[in-house]
Amino acid sequence: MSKRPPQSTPSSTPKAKKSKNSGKGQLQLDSFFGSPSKRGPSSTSSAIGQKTLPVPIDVDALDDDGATQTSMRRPALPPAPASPARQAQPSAVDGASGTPRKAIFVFGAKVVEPEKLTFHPIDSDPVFYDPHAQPWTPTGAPYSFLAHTFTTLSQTRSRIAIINSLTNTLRTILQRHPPSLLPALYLLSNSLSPAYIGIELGIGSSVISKAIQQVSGLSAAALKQLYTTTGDVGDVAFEAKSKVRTLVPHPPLTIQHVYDSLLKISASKGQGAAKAKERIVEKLLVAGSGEEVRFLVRTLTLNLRVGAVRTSILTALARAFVLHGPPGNSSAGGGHSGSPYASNGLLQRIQPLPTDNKKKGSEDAAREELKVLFTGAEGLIKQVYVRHPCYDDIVHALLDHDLSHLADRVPLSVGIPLHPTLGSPTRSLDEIYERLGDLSFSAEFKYDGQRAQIHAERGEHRKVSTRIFSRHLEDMTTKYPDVVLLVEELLQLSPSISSFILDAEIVASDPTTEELKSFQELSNRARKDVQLSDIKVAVSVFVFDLLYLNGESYLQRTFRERRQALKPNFPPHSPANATLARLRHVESCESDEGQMAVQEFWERALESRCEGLMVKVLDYEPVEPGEGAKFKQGTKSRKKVLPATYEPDKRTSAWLKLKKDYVDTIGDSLDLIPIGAWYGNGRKASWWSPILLGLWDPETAKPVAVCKCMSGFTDVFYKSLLERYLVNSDTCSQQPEWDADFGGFRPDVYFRASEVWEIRGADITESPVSVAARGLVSESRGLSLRFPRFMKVRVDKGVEQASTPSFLASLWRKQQKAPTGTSGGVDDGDLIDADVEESDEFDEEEESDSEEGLDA
DNA sequence: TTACTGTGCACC
DNA sequence: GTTCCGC
DNA sequence: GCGGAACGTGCACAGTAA
Ligand SMILES: Nc1ncnc2c1ncn2[C@@H]1O[C@H](COP(=O)(O)O)[C@@H](O)[C@H]1O
Repeated sequence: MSKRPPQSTPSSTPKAKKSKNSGKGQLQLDSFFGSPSKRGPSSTSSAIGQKTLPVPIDVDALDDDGATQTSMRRPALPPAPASPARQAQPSAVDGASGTPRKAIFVFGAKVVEPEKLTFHPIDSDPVFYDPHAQPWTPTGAPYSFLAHTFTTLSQTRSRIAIINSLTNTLRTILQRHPPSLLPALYLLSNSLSPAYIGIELGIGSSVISKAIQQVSGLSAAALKQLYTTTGDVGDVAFEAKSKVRTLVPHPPLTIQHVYDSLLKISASKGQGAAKAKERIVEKLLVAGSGEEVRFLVRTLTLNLRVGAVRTSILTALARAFVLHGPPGNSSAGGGHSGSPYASNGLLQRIQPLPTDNKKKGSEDAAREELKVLFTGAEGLIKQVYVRHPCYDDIVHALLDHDLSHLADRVPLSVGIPLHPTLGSPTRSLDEIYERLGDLSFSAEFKYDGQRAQIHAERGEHRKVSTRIFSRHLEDMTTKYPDVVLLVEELLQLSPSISSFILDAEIVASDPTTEELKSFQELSNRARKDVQLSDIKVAVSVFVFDLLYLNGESYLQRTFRERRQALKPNFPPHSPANATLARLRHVESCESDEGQMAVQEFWERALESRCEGLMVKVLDYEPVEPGEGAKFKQGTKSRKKVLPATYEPDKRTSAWLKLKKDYVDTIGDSLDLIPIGAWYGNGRKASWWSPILLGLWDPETAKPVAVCKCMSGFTDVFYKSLLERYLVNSDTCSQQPEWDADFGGFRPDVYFRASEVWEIRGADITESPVSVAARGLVSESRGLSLRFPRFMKVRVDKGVEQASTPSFLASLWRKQQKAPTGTSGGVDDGDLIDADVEESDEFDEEEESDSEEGLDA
């Protein structure tokens, strides 16, 4: 077999440069080719928020008004820049329309022909905006145009360049074929619909692999080889297809068609779905040419890796509209004073300028003006999006109405999830005080469950409709009928409440004692269409925020105010049936109670089966007059102050989190032996990643695999690994040359056990794959590590001093110990358990201790 | 019908 | 989920 | 500090084989 990446060329530099990469829906390498697998998909159909959005995005409607809209949209007309057509770009850009390109615009990093500058207020860019281009009718915007954008994006990491390219792309589509804007946004963001609609492709490695084989005629082995080399399935497809001669030219793909094909893939379900999906994929691959194929496959693979996912797109969308002007404006540019759009006059004051020098006085003033418009529109669009994350609604509003009405037309809505506030990691309480200075804050238990954004509203006859959304905005209402019931009871008890949005954590808990259970137990719940009667894992709902109440948004209120409204309106509640969901409030401690109290609270959190603390600023921090940004004063660090409002568009991580595994002195680490690895993907192609790690089992005198690890390594470290583990050397082999128990892990290559690394994790888990410590706590399953990451090399340790299965088992037992307090309790003294040991020495048998679980 | 297994996708 | 990197 | 990109674990589901 052909593997090849990190081999030879010691000290080689990874090829990483070329691509930017990627994302997350990873394909399983192993299955990518090799296997005879097939298997179908599982798609989900959508449940929709009561508020709207036709389930399948309403594509047809777009088609309908397409033509008309197109014709009414006229580009702004700055004086034509008399620049020669740009032939140089082979591209795609023009291909489909047949319009010779005249104006260009370039800038960005790599512009080669300075004389080509065209009028473009924001700098040059390889994706040209041509104010005189003809509409893309009747066919619609060509996919090759997007492919060209993708190619351009993937050649730089500069945010500025990325945003410029995106802006020109969107502006161009807006000008030449507005109906393509929406599908273009979905393709650019590598999604099919808002998350809460729940449209999934339902294809994975097997379908894509087979389609590529089919279309290219190459064998699975050949493709695997390409994959190993490139670390990107899209690149594989591109290479594979480039070897194929196409005899019959295909009509060009359009953006709309590609998007529709994706919807078709996701709509195909049931028997034979896999085949049907595969056929659609094949058609796309056949019809695509050149770069299109690369990006089609990356799209299908949910792995666009182009350096733009969300924020950049929103920024560009805002700019494109500012430049394009208001709807229905045939003379371009909005422009009266106070308009959010750029006027023609303003645009004209910005001359094409050579990329290398952006100077000039009056022009600077114009650019300054434009920048102000940009900033305003960007802030607006981001805010609207975060509160109502739906491109359909936003685009429709933008196409039909003035920017200044956007917030009203696309408001925070019950039934549509908003983006959640997150927490950024901190290393200690000291760091928290350091960052917050003397701001008042509340520290809360950080429960180990699942985020839930709960929406409810009374409809006709006061009938309650409830939706529950996950952290990633998926609709999981049907997973929690018990919580839905809880909500109904709450509303029965509080007749004056007509609607609300709560932020909460759902945690598995014992139905009788309410003892908190682990995340792993929560994850045993069924996910689809759960019936009340077959719920096996009872939960508590710990509410911590109130975002909307009785028709009113609370997002701009301070946390102190939101919490003050939360407590009386949503008191704790336990349904008569104890196996149903309970409503609880998170435990909290205020900074006013003093540093000592906070310290004790943190210790209590750790003893209560919580991950740690979540720390939230309570009050609005006044800004010094004349000061632009809000900075904390006091310490020299001058970090931006955290907002007390719920506005993730301004600061996604407005809270601070402190978890035990972030703290050096506590938290478990293991000393593990690298015993194998896989070929990395994307940015890490040509490096070993992830790495397979093992314990040392003194009984068998060999390593036993425990987990994979890919986090915590620096690029420099990766490079050094290549030298230490050169494939086909005496430290690294494609065969399992050195005896070890690999359990269910099948790495691409095997390492000779020779070093020991300190690996930190958050928890020990029971694993279906690992066989580490199997027999010690479970006969069938081994133990593994949650959130493993590399800390450092233990140069002082030999392989035989690595952590052992019995040590791992002891950590597991310690973790299973009952918490000292229960969730409702107020009292309970606590001692700080000093018994958390570092893994230095092995095998420390824990003192077992009897469960204690309940108390008043 | 049942049991197995691969796999997509979702949490964390 | 964690972490690293470039901007 | 942001935005993005690498990937971790493990579940229930859906298809297939029995
Ligand atoms: N009291 C709390 N406040 C906010 N988030 C919490 C709280 N308790 C648990 N969480 C969870 O912690 C998550 C953020 O932590 P992390 O995912 O580690 O960054 C949130 O998405 C919540 O699901």
